[in-house]
Amino acid sequence: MNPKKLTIGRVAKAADVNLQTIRYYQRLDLIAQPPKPHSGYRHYPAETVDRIRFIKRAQALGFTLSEIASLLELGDGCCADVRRVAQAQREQIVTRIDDLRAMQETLDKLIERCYADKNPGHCPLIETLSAKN
Amino acid sequence: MNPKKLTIGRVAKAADVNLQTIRYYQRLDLIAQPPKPHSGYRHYPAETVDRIRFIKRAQALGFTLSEIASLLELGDGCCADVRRVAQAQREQIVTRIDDLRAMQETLDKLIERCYADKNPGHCPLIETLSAKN
DNA sequence: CTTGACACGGTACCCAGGTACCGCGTTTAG
DNA sequence: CTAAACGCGGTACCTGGGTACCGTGTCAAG
Repeated sequence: MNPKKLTIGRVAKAADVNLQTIRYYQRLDLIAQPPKPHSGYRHYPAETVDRIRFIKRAQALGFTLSEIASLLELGDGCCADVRRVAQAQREQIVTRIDDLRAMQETLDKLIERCYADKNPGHCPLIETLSAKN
Repeated sequence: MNPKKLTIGRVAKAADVNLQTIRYYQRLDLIAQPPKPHSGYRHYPAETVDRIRFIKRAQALGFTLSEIASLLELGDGCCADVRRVAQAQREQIVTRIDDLRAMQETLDKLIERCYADKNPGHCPLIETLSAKN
């Protein structure tokens, strides 16, 4: 085979993902599967590599694969639609940040009480978590 | 059966979790399984309810079940050990907050460019995600 | 004393996001 | 020309955190 032809393994290397991940994305219809030639070895357009990188970058922004699927369906066409999805995602992230900050503050208080209370044989942190209500 | 005896169903109601969740926690050794009496219906000490609530509160603070398992193993004894686990958890949460904030900022910039660029037929957000590098 | 609600425990299934293994066919480098 | 490396597609398995179903046995209210 022409060494320039992109086989699935080369796509995987180029996009820096596991080969199985590509098949998995194909099952989820995130990536098209090129037609099977007589040989049996499919070859992929270079855009497939770009598309996988798109998916990976969107994941890094906290999108789930099904959210990415809707982004990809929207395509390059309607900027306003894409923006709406991105804004919804932004809201989700802000909510998650707030939740995590609340957790952090609670932990900070518990840790602080752990330091303050030098009484051995019990732990204010455990006791707080174990409290009846 | 004495209506005061805690069966697994009553424990589930009292702790506000699914009955299957209790069995699941038992499989993970997060909760002890009381001995099986002749009748076949196990009865649970009231502490089981507290323990489940402990687990649920710790989950709400972002601990995984295996982290909770180590917390529970530490028990009430050594406050300093408990504090170390809590501090490690705090660090994880801070890291997650930072990651999410970076995502949020990236999204904000992309959304902003979406607004600014009124050119139809392409979307800066999609284009950025699709960029070669 | 019957009938419905509950418990038992084993197994199977759910979600998301993959990863691994298999037998078989093709391709490619030496 | 041969052996290693790769691709094919199907299936099974993984983590984490549960949830559901099943047949059998028990308990409790009317």
